[in-house]
Amino acid sequence: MGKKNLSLKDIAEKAQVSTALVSYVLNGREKETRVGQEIAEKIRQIAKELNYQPNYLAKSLRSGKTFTIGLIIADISNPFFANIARIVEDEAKKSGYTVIIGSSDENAGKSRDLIDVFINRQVDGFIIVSSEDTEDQVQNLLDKNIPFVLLDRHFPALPTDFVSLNNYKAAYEAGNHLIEGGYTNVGFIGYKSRLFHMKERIRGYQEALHKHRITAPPAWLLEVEFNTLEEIRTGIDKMLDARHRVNALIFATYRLAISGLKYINELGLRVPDDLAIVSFGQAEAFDLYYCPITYIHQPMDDLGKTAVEILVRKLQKPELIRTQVLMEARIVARDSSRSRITDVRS
Amino acid sequence: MGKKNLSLKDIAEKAQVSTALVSYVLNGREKETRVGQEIAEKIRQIAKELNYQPNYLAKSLRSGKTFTIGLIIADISNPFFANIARIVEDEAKKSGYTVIIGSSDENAGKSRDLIDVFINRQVDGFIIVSSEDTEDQVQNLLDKNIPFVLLDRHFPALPTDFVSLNNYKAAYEAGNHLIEGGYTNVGFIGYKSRLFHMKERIRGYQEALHKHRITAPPAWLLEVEFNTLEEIRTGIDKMLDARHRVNALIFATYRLAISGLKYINELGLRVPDDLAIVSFGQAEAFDLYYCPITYIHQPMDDLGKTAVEILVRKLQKPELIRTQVLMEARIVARDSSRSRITDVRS
DNA sequence: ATTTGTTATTTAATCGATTAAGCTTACTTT
DNA sequence: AAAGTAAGCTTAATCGATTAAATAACAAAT
Repeated sequence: MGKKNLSLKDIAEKAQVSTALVSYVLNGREKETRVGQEIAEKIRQIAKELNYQPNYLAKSLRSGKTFTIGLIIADISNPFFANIARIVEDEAKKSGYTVIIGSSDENAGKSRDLIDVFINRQVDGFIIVSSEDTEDQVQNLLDKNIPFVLLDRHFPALPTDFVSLNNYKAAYEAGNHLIEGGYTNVGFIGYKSRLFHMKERIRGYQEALHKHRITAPPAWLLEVEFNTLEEIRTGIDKMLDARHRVNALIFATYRLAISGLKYINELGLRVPDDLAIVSFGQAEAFDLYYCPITYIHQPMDDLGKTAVEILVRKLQKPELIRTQVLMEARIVARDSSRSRITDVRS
Repeated sequence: MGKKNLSLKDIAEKAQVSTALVSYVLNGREKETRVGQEIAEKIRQIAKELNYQPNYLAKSLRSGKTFTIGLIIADISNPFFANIARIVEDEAKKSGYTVIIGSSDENAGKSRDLIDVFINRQVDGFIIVSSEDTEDQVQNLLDKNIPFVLLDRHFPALPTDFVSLNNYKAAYEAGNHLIEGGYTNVGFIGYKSRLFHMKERIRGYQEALHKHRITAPPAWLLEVEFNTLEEIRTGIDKMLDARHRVNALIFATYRLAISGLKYINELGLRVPDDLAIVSFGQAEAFDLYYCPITYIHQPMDDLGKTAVEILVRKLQKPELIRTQVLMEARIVARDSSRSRITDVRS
């Protein structure tokens, strides 16, 4: 890097004082440490002239604080998470923190590695979007008393700080929205996952059906292992062949929706006449679709900012009590779920 | 963080030797520094038992190397860049480097700040997707002899390492593809930018027209200031009202394409019969569109990996000569630009 | 018995910033 | 004049790892 790295010592020499004075002045502690007026001014002057930048490494080594946050997200190739990453980064910068980002790619092993690497890099704390089967890792952080906040996904059994969505309610409202719009046969496509947020989405969907006394045949609920066109195809085929054919579909993620819609296009089905659609998450593709897709808007901004706030507060006062936030998602209703009932009325 | 941070000293005490020996052994320098066999084994044993992790800060402070790469991208909310970020991160990890990411949001000021922050954080080098008006910043890095590689965008006048696309050729081929498919009136929508890659795309488009002796009225080329629906609207309106109405459009970025397609939908124009489309970049939305969009595939993987390779090589051997790579993009032809001529033939 | 040589290990400086403790002056107070 | 105290500064230890230089212990050579 730059040739001669300017240090406190250089300033001290130029000002003919010890490094201690320089340190005091540049850290604004001149009053309490009784540094002389003129000397202080001189030091500040020289520091400005030479454009002195303190060495973070030395500072951190001494203080034990790196002002770095480790952000572990489940999949950075997913725009939802990429956006969250950006928000976290921006927000952290406001408080003087740098963020290092790692993507666990929904893989517990990678997640573990990342946590190790980041601890080794002396991050002050973590923000984590957990992958499946990482409950033990989170427990471990708790045990070691390492500050962290879970983001978007959390483990209800663990006493952690977190910021998530009220997924149950969001899914419930999605179901409700469709049913009250006259679509009584609502299917759901999600992941087969042990993660709480996914289970909650499914539970919310089921509760909506239950509330309206609709009995769903098993085929209406599809839990795919992976987001492959094959799994989606056979799943949707079953829904359409079922004793009661579905006339609406809820997708648990926008990527599932995109796969699903591709197949629906292939089948030549029209949205929403043949099949109404609601999806979690927002995507550019939803706007461009011939029939704009109704989606459940997730407040990424709030999620990201709040996570940073909680973590930063915690880093400053580690003794603080746990903060657990469940945010509300809102449905953005568009053509893909337009009511059949108002059609009749009008 | 963890209570008592285990250090070399602890191991030294437990093994009843000085820290020097421990350092030698754990850095695999026991042969050259002639450490006794049994002692060496003992040290390794104890280190493993205590799960010793060296302190990066101390190491870095001493060595002046942080094994950290600063990645500055133009806009992390753009999936293209987000994906590149991920690739860079993965690739860097393979060589033992951690990546810290910053988004300049296409803003020269933010870019400058980020570079400062990262230098301050003692990154070993940079990978940069430059924003407009940052040529001076890049020149500055050159002057200070700070290792860096430009990615996806570069400044032809500066003697830097870079990995970019042959944008001229890609645009030329896009134009060619359309014209040879029977669409003689090809419009182009790009940004009004001083950045080389954008200029090259425009030049390639114009060259394709020129080669086929097509004279384009000014309205065919739209250079928007920002990607707003208003600008796109008036621009496309003009193209359609022009003396020679366009029957095909090239978009310089996928986001411009999405805005454009929205308006084309509004107008009720059908793709490709009323208007053929080719766009730079790949997007999920292109697959989902009723008529899959022809796009210019950018080899993100290669771009990202190569940038890391070049930088890492440079960090290891700073005296190395400049590496400048221009990669080829390939057209993925789909329905949105299907040939009119083959239609006739069949 | 002294020198030379080898091998094995320790000492101490270093990277850069922080900070408790110590040391001079100069000025009050009795 | 002696003692106290405040102001203004310096010294030196510290964070943890690295490494040149010094040292010790012992064998071989003179």
